[in-house]
Amino acid sequence: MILPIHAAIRSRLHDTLTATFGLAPTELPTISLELPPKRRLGDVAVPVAFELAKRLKKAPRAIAQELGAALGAIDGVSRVEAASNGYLNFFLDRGAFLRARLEGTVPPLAAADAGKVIVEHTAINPNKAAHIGHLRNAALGDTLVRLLRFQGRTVEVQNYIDDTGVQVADVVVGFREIEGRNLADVKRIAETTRFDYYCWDLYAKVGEWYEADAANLAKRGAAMHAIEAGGNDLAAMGAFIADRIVRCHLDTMARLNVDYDLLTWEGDILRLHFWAAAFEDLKRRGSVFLQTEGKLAGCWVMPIDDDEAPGEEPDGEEDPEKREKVIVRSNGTVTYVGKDIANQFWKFGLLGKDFFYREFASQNGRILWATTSHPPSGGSAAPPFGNAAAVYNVIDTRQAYLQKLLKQALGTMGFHKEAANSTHFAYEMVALSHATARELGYTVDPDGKPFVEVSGRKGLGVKADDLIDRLTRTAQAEVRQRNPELSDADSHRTAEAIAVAAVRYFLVKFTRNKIIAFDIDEALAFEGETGPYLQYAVARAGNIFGKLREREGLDEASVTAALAVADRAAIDTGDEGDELWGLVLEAGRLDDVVDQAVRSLELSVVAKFAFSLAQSFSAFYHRQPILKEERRDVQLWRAAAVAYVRRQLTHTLALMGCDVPARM
RNA sequence: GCGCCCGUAGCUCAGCUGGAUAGAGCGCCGGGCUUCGAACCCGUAGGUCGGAGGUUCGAAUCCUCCCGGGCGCACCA
Repeated sequence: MILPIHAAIRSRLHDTLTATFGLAPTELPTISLELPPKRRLGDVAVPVAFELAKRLKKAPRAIAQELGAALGAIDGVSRVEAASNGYLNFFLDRGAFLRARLEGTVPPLAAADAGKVIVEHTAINPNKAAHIGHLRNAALGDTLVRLLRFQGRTVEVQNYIDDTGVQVADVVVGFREIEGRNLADVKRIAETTRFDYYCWDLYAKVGEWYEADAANLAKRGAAMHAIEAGGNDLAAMGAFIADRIVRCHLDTMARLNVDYDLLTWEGDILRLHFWAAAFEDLKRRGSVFLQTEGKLAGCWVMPIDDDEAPGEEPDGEEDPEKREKVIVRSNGTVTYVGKDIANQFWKFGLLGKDFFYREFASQNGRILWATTSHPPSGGSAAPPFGNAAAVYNVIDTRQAYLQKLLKQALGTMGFHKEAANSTHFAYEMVALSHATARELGYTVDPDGKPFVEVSGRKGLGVKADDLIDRLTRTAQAEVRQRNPELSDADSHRTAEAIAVAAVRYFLVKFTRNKIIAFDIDEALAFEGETGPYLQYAVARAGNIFGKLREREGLDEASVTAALAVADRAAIDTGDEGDELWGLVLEAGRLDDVVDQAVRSLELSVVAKFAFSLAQSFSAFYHRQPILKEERRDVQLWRAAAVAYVRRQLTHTLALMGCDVPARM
């Protein structure tokens, strides 16, 4: 890990600039640390001399030279060099760096635990099977959780379940009105079919049914009212459907190593009157008011204050300064925004109310909790939920406007700290490539959009489980071919791990504001920049160590111990030494990469880091043999590099929710 | 109309808060399995970084304008 060295360099630069250059601490430029493009140039580069050139009226090169000379010795740094162009370059003590990391004697930077972080992700409407778009959300959300935990943060993972919305109501309408089913029928269907797939098709049928006759829409309204009111057949059917579909989603996500701490049910927010509590506060603070005139008369609205707010509808003639968002409709029902405001207040512990909790399921031996409206009658006590210091809501960018309102509501209530710590983790949607849409049986207009939008309403999309199944089948064929001695069970287990890595890597390798035009053939690839490529590199590293143990009785511990007296030329000198060291330094950057990813919420940097490290490693072991190497000291340093890379790469894959099979 | 996002090699994309010769995967072409497993490695070709101005010692990166594409802007969620 590199950050402790960064901290030491930064601190020394800070001291030297104030002491020797006489700069006041307040006028110090921000010191950024970079990675020089070539090892020959150095291991850490500092461009601070460029910043100071104007202020000190000296050439960057001269400043860099003076600064370098005044620094003095820094632990872990072997020498400092001012480059001719003005960069100040630091060369690390290569052998000490690798030894300390293999020995585990590098103390991690004190992770200031700034309180609990809540990450909400997945939040799929519980009325149909999960599709590829939902997977992007879950993959990003789960990876964010793992990165935050890596940094030492306490994280609570929540999955919001909208059990009282239109989408569940639509499936209820489908069962009742189109198929003429009662609750017992639906239960039987759930037992005898792939229920989430069944509902997927039914939901699409309901859409067509509404389109065929607009009068049918009245059934939706009726179903929604019934579900909200509770205590009737439709509500019971809706509750059953939501429960069963959520369990299907959990099974799908478990296949991808995604799990949760708490399921937050929207129905509980309603029944426990969370909204009423939030509403009183909002009214008291004047954050919302009852509109008495215009087209919004009779609605409780929230003024949209900032100048960046989206404008009126095209036909609107009103003053653009006076935009208002409806929070409570004129019929007295609360909108989605209202419910979400209440939920957000609760997440920060600002509501003065709490849910009751029940055990919902078990994930790898851990209890998954769910909210409930009534005190449970026994069972183990739930851990404390909510009361977070920071909240990340992982939802796609199309909801940016609403997320902004959420933040604004916190701000106008005077909760400025919470507003600042309220983060919308936005990402672009997943669409389908023309080829894949065609493969799914849809006619594509070649002159239309460059991609085809996924639509649950139309039943257009790649179902998550279908994709995983297909990847697993393809992977198992490859595994069998390469490892005929493996049992079916073993090759299947391996194939599953490969499938997970393929999907998850594919979903995080793109920057978040890039629309993914999902192409099934592209996602099915196991070569090049893919998850399986990374796993393969680690498997090879493991294999090298396996053979080393077999043939020479060397394991990681004995290699590490032997380094103490080994000649360092293999890591310190020559092109081969530079390559070996470059690999080790790259592997050491994981902590820096994680920091960058979390700061920028750009998780693709973790994926890119993993790929580039695997690439460097593959090239390395092709060029510098380990087992065949006869010079003992050279062999030791190479083996040590393999051990460290394997460890770091395994860790990086785990951060993306991927396991590494021993053979593949 | 207003807001946000995208435009870099044939295709799909990286390029970190401006910095050292613009990179990768796929595809194309050509090499490498009597081997630490070829899901790999090595090499060739391929780019007016959408366009025009501006700021700067320095711009793919920052600012302005323009062009092309996407998304959002409901008493839906």
